[in-house]
Amino acid sequence: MPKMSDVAKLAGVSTATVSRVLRNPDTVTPSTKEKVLEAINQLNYQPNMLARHFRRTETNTILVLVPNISNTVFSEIVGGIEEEAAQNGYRVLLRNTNNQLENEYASIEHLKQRQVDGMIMLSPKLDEETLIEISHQYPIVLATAHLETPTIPFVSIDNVRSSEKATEHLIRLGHRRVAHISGPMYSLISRNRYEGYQNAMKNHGLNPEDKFVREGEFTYESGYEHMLDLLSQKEVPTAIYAASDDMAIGAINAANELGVKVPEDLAVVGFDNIKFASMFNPSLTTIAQPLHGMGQRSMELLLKKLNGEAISQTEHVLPDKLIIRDSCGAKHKEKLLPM
Amino acid sequence: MPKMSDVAKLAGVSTATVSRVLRNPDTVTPSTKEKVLEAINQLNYQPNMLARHFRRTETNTILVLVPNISNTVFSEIVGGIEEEAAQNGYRVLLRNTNNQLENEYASIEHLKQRQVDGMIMLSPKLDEETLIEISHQYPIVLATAHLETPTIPFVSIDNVRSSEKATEHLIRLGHRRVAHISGPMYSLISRNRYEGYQNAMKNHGLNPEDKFVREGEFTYESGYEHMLDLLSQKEVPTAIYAASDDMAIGAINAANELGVKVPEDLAVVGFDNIKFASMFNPSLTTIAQPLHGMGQRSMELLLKKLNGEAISQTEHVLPDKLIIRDSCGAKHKEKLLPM
DNA sequence: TTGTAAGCGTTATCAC
DNA sequence: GTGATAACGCTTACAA
Repeated sequence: MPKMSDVAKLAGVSTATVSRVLRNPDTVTPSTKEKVLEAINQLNYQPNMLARHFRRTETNTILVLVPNISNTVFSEIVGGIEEEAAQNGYRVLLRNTNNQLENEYASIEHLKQRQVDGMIMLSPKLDEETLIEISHQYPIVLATAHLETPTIPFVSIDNVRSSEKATEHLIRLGHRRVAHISGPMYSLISRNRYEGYQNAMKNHGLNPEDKFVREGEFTYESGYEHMLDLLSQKEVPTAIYAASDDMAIGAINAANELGVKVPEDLAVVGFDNIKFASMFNPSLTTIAQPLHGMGQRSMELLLKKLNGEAISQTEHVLPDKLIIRDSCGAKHKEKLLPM
Repeated sequence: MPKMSDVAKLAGVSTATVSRVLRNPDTVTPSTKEKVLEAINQLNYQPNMLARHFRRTETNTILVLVPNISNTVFSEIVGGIEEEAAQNGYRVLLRNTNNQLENEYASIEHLKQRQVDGMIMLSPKLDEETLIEISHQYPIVLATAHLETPTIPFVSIDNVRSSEKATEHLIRLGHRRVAHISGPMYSLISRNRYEGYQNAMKNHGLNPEDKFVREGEFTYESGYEHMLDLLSQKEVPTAIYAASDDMAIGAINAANELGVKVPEDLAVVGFDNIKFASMFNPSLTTIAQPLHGMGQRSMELLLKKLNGEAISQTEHVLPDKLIIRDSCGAKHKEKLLPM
């Protein structure tokens, strides 16, 4: 493999000049630049990135921590990150944490060892204090995460408000016994969504009763189990808002199994707008997050940090959207109740 | 940040010894090892990986080329790769090709510039000749790919045989007008699956007519469109084998829309066993590939290449499985026709 | 067993 | 505008 000194020799210049041609082409006279480029071409020279990274102590690589790469929600965000990164000459290193806290801890080593220039964490499990501490030392950005005290840049939607919308939609369809299957309560997102559910209920003079609330884990199985449970009570909900589409689909299948028809007997609203939400039968009414855009925005923020630019705004709340399909029964109604 | 020389100074040894403690602990006496480890601890020393990589001209990083990270088929394979890689001290760099040939080409640069030690390509689009040429220079492994002349290690299932099984299953349920929605024909996998369909038909004395075959693109939309088309003919199929679950689901929804009931009026078999296959209504009969295992095996093979071990076997065909659920109507039948 | 010292290929700091 | 040269931090012959 030819090295820079080979190019220099062939072009009759010094390595310094070759380096300049590569990195600051304007600081060198056109004629010598010509010669150098010619030599580079002739030798088919490729700069040794390892040497460059070493010398410059930067890698042009960022790390993305993903709770579960097979979850379409995360993989779409990664897609957005990847695109923005590629456009800016950065590569994306991926790490599956499998929802394990220890894997998040372990990933910090990559930053410490300067193996990556920065990190984007999707739905981090680490406590806020630790995150802030990391953030003091390394460039990090959070996505689908929300902080009580936003000192670290993060990208998210307004989970409280979106949950209010989802719940309100069900209430305006005339439902009063609206149940909620939440995500795990250790996650702030889940707590926010739960809060939104409660707000909407109270705002409409309804009492969010404990017997209509279940703590799930965002998974199909947890939605399925909790729905079976909810429907086995004496008083049964007529509508349910699940904090993820996976859970919503689980809930619908559980209802079906008990002969409860969706949306006729049970109205369902989910969250995430996964690819299958529109393919499922009945198609899912759900909250759509701008996943690709969230990935992009996260990378934009990280780029700013990497370039030493000041980030005036750390809280980046993108607009979500309630997508009305069949599972809520809205299409059978003539009109909604007033707000 | 403390460097190796700091550790050496504190421990009262040379950097060479520190290096040895880190990489060949057995070649140094326990007592000095003790001292060095003590110093490392005290300084909270982390080796500078950039320097190490540079010096050793290796990165402990591999590149995975993914046609589409949001596709659960690929993300599950990536999961398997990731796991095996992590266990062996390798990191996984991810690159989305978006099914673009030029992105596959561009990724070779990473290898040339020694930014990664090796590469796993999922469903590569590059022609066999080019792949072989790359393989002569760099360690690569293919997954969900099949070569005519297997000179590069690859991991796959037997797509011809699995398609035969899928088609045969429908035939044994009594269907004679069995249609096929294939993947894009530029892909060998699609051609193999088509071949399997044809084999099964012919083996049972049926004629695989052109009017019952459509070339899709593995996507939901293409399955949907082609099904509408198939059902608009005078003679209509009673069963369909789609080369992907996404297409199968599209086909089912198209049928539903036309009032054709699945499985009563139309039996459907898909391919991939995506997560959603079991959640869909009707649940999908489909071919399951051992995705996680395929990822793992690919990484195992790449590790062998990276370690300079000989790979005696390049063709790694893992077992697939026909998973019988509701969409094919088998559960309504008393028994299948004989083979 | 341990230390010395010469690189690895690039970039940055000086002079010129 | 260009060149000489000293790093960057680690690894590894080779010597002791």
